Amino acid sequence: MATIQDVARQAGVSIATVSRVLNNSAHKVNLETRDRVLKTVKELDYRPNALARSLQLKKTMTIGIIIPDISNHYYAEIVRGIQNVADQKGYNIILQNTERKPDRIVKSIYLLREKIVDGIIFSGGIIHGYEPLSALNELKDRVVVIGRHEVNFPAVVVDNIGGAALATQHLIDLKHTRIGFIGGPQNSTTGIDRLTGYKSTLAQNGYPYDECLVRRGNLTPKSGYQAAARLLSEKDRPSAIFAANDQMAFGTIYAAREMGLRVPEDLAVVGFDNVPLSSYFVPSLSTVEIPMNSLGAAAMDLLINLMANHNFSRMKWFKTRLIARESTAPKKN
Amino acid sequence: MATIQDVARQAGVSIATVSRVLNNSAHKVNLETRDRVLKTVKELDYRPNALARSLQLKKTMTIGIIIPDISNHYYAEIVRGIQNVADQKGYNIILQNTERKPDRIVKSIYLLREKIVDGIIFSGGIIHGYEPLSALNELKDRVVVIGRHEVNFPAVVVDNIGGAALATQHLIDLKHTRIGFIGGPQNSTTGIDRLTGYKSTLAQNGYPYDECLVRRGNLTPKSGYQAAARLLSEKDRPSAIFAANDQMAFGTIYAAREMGLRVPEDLAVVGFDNVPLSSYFVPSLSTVEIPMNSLGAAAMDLLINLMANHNFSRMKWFKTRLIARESTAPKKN
DNA sequence: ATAGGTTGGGTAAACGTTTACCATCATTTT
DNA sequence: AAAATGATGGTAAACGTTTACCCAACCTAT
Repeated sequence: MATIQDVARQAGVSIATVSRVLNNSAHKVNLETRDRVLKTVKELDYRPNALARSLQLKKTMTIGIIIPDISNHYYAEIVRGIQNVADQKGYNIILQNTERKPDRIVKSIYLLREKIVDGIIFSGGIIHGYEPLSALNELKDRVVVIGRHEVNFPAVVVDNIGGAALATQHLIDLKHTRIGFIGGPQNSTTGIDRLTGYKSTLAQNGYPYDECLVRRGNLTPKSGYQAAARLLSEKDRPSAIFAANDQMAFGTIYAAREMGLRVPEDLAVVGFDNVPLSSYFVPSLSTVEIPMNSLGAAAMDLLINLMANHNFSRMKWFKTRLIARESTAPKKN
Repeated sequence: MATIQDVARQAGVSIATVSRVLNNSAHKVNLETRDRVLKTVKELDYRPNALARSLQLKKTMTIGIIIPDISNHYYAEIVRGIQNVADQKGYNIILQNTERKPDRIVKSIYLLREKIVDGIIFSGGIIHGYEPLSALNELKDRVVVIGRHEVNFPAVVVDNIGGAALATQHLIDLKHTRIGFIGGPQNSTTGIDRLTGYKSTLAQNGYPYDECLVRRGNLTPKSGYQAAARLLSEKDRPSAIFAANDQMAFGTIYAAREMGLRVPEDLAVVGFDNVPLSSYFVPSLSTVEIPMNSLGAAAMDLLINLMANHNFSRMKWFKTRLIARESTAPKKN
């Protein structure tokens, strides 16, 4: 591949001149020379070596993203949101998929640090004060987290508690008294918050919190199916289930049908995330919408701002919205 | 951040020695000195600057992935497959999401070239001989494509034609005579191949190919819903529909139900991809399984081999498998 | 004792950029 | 006419590594 040397030689100028032309330097260069350089660049199909450039400038125009699971629609959308604004601003991204494994999280952080990313967006899905996160400290001032992690970085946060409250209240309003909950992984703040919202709404309405009505899944339809199957075979089964994400809600509906229960007549179901499929499931799924794409975009905006100014608004909150569909259609009288 | 200079100074050795220790160089270094260096490295939390290292070695241990849509489960799984083996072999990845836009594809290729990736895995979802792909030529010998693109690179390919044939034949075996098809974007080889498999199977069984039975979607549930709605409101509506991916099949089932048709009694439906949800949809979806994860892994293996040896097996094929579920349950007699 | 190896370590070039600094002319200004 | 200014372009240092090459000291076998 051609280097700046090659261009300089062929155009009969010094490498400094070539560099000046290519970077629209304030240092003037004769129009004629300029054209000659540009022509040569085109001829040789020259593209600057970003490695050398970054080494010199101490800036890579690359940011790292750390997420648990790219095949989860929730994270996929976040990444899209990030990439959209990254593209616009000339940044590109290195993606790290951790599968929630602590060693992979740490490895990712170190890797990104070595690769000299300008900044990192971390959406870990892990518990507060989690040890591995300390590896991020070296990068202070260049890290944005998505979701609530009790670490001292600027953050973009979804009101998961409020969203879960919305869902739970919705079921209560429909006169359900025994409401089951299928949560996510126990070490994820998202999971914890959604459980919190569920609990506190029960309390607010004067309902007891019954451990027997709570199960945990790993966010897949299968785990939702399994949890629901257990929940529904209890002697005093719930008349409604709130699942911590849509995928598990789908599994729940499947389980209900398998047991001969009709949704929503015999069992009301609410999910969380509003994945594109939720409105086309049979029956369509009531759920809580999160503006995931905006979430990613906001994180990237925040990061860019942070890297440029080093002063920033510490947090940006995103509200959720309940979308009622067939899976919680009111009982006909 | 500490540099190799800092370590050398503090350990009282030259940078050459530090480098030797860190790279387990064949050039021997005294055990005592070695320990001293290692201790200093730990103290300073030194990590080599990958930029400088790569510049020197002309090797970045980074590969680029170009895909159309990360939020599509199909591609998400491919990425996971790639990342798994990449992790094992010490490579990391830069992800480019093109959304099938030609300008973004070209931009991505140039970007990756500048960033000096060691290799590229391209899964474009675009038509044969497509112009922008010529930008990849500069990277000859370091590119693997996923899917059939008529370009001269080693490839990992899924037998989409065979898979579509499997699905179509399945419906024919169930005595369906009017079988609808909902295809994908017209400029994707995947879409073209699945249509080809459908057509040729019809022909083999002596059925006519009826344009009226073919619609196109963009792989989302919504587009499947819309296409199916049109298809099912024709005067002589099909008794079965084969959708080019599961998402559109879901939309199809929703449309059928909305029109008062039961699945599978009034309409049989087959999808393609076997996304995790397909077995938990209501009714569960018959579909064609692709080993997506293995596909990604194979692509990465191929690329690593390619970069190391420059000789390679030009293609690796993956077979598909039909999974019959409720959405095509045979009519009860 | 001496040639020849082995061990351990340092020096400096190279990777491909950007840019501070200097040099040369031509043009203005006083 | 001397001096200052502006336009244009080159030289070389610097970014942080790796490694070829050189060198010193010590062994070992004649």
